Amino acid sequence: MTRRYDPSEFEPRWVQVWEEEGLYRASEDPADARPRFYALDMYPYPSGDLHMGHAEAFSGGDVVARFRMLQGNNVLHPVGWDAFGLNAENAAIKRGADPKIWTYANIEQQAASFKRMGMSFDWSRRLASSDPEFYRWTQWLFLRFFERGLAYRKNAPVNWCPKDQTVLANEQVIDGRCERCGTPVERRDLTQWFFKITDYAQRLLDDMDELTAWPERVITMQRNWIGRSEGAEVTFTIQETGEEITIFTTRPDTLWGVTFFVFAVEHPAVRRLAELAGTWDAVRPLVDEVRATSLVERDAVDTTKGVSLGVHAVNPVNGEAVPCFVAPYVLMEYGTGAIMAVPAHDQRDFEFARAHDLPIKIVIEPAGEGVDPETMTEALPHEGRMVNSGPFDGEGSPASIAAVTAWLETEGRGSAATHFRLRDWLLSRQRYWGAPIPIVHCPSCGEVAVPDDQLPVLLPDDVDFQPGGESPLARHPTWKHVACPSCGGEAERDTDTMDTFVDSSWYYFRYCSPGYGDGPFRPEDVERWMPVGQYTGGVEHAILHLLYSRFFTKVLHDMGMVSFVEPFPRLMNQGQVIYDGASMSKTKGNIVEPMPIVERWGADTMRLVMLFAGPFEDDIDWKLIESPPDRRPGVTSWLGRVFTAVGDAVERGGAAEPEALRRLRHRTVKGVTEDLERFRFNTAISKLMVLTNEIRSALDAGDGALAAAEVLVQLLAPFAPFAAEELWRVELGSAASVHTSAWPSFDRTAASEDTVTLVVQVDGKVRAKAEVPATLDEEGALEIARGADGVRRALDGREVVKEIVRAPKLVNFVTRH
RNA sequence: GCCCGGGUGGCGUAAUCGGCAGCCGCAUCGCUCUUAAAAAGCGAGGGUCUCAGGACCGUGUGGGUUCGAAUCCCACCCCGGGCACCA
Repeated sequence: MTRRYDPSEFEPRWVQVWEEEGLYRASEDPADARPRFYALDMYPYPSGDLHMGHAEAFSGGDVVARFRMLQGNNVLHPVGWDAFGLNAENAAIKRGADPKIWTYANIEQQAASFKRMGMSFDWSRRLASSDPEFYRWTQWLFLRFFERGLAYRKNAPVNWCPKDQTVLANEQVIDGRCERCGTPVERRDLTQWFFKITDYAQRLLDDMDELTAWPERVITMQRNWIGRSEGAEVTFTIQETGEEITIFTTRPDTLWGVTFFVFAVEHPAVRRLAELAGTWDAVRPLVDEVRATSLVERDAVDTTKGVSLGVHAVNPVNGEAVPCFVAPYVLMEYGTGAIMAVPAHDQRDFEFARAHDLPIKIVIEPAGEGVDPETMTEALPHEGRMVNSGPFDGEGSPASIAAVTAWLETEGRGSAATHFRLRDWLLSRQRYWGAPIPIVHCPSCGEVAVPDDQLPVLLPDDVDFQPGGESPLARHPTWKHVACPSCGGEAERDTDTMDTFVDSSWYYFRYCSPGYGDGPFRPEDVERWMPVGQYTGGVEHAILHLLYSRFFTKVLHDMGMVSFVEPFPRLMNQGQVIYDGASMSKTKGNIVEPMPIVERWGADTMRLVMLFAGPFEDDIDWKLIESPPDRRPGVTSWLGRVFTAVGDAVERGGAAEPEALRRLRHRTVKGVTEDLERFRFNTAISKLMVLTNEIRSALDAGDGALAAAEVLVQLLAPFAPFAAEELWRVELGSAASVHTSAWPSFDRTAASEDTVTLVVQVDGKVRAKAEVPATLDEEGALEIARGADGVRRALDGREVVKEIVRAPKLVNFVTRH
């Protein structure tokens, strides 16, 4: 008798059996000759239970892991939690909960949900970044960066809420106001820790060659983020003082078009020059205003804003003295904090010049007639023939950039230079729930590293979370007071904690050596498993997490701890799960949760709904694919038909398999294998449905379909692991798991089509079709085409002037009419 | 503004070395079974017209290349994402 499909009966059972059998434990047995494969999912953030985004991402990652396992790999598929972070601390502030208890409770819930979903994790390697035995090594790594000069302190602005007396993360600033109390946020300068990622800017670009299977857009996003610009640094001289000010430009060929000069408000020379020129009273309000503007509001600055400094800068290429200004449109963070302004060829400079009635000088003539600077309404493109440019008159631009740069160098007026948009990574957070920065500030010794044997610097448990004043660690009565590790005198701990991105920059190394006590990981373990075979996660981490992880890996490489320079050569991004065009959120009240679906219809259904909805990398709009709560989802009905079909095929036993089914079986193995290699889960599932339908037809016709049923169950295993296991072990009677069976192979000849459809067109329109042998030659195709009914009719009274023959698939008669 | 994606039935999608547009599903409609419903099963379906053979139209819009275009080229419209005073 065939069985009704009832996942609630067998899914929980297999969760338990798999755990008892240790089915998904990666093997460290040296005798295990299978190739190793590291299937990694971005570790989740434990706020609440799993959401739809997790269901989507981890379903895809699990398919990859299971597919590799079935293909005979020794698979490492670990899981852990990105457990530090602001959510836990906010929960503590809001409901007086302990962040640790809140976090670990969520982790337990997510872990249980993952198990119920049938994720093939190796639970023995589970970790949480808030575990002291994990953050001990986060701190250890920080100290290695510190020793190498890659971690340093400097002044940097933060978002500050004057009412709550606290630092806010950028996400906590909504429309320039504190999300909690609505007070306008201010900018404050604090001394903070940075990682010197800018030292690695060029390598982060160069090593992109090794990212062999990254989505192109992620590479582009990182490239834009790093923002390499080539150009020249040119030194101007302040006429009134003789001091030299260097600027950076990507267009040194426009140097002859400079008509004024602009400083960023933060430029160190501004105050001195303004006081000297007697303009400080006019300059100061602008400087104060910009410095008080919150970081978030600094977008969209008015290009016309700025004040005169009252001094002049001498252009080194022609000796002209041009007026200097201070303006917010020039950034201290990029280039040198001062610019040469070429209003004729730069839109911002143009707008500023118009607003301040400054001259505009064209130095690159566009093709066609001349342009009058008086009547220009926007900056001209900097492409064309150079004019008014001294020795370079008549040269082409931008072709002359290299020549101009070389000339500047020989004249001693400048040099080639490269600048990056990338800035150093600000890693300190004035927050409680993170890894404490293991530094002690000593009045006599300065910044002193906590010795390795005193790690971890543990977070204290008894902390007041209410906002106000300094960060919770700074307010703790005793925690920060320690003896200086160097001189033994009274000293204070650094009270900042690390950005959670520090934890996530190295957690994947730790999976290779769970429990290792002599370092963050055992180098031999990492060499065995890494680089990661396939990394899966959301595109929201396209820049920060992935860039930081690449940076960490390069530093570890330079420390001699790993041999490779890229941790994740292959990356797969899933799309987002949204609802009715908008992201799901509590405030919108449109959250759909995966676990109720798992409870009602089974984990296999939840996985299949996600994977069949569309291409993995595309967003899923749940509104468009959801079925009413009490209606069986389509994929569930399909699993029901699979159960019936497999049961019937077993009952039918060894009856002969029809040739058409045999061929389809091989074609399906080929197709699904190829689809899985390219993460095309939706088309793979579609092919499995086709095979199911064909098996059912064969059985209806009284034929046998046992071989096809077996193949179907195996191919189903990565997508619907429970149903496949139940059918494999119970219906098909195997003692061992389907998940350790060998992925079926296919016969190339059998997988090819034996007949094809010959399409006959007249003037490009289909007039007849015929089933023909795949081996049909041109003559044969023509003969069949000429004889076809619809063709004869369409050709009636027309003269065929050309015959296009693509045997065996197509014949096109072209007529004169 | 610049840089990427994308636009195909009522819906999710499939088909891109140019060669049958709409595979596989969802929803819908009809039928079978049933006292009934559910479940299950079978069947229909891009649009318009139709002497019921078929004809014409159809992959965002308009052009182009080609025997032949969802696919290639040009221009434009719309949607999504990234970057954005980066000198």
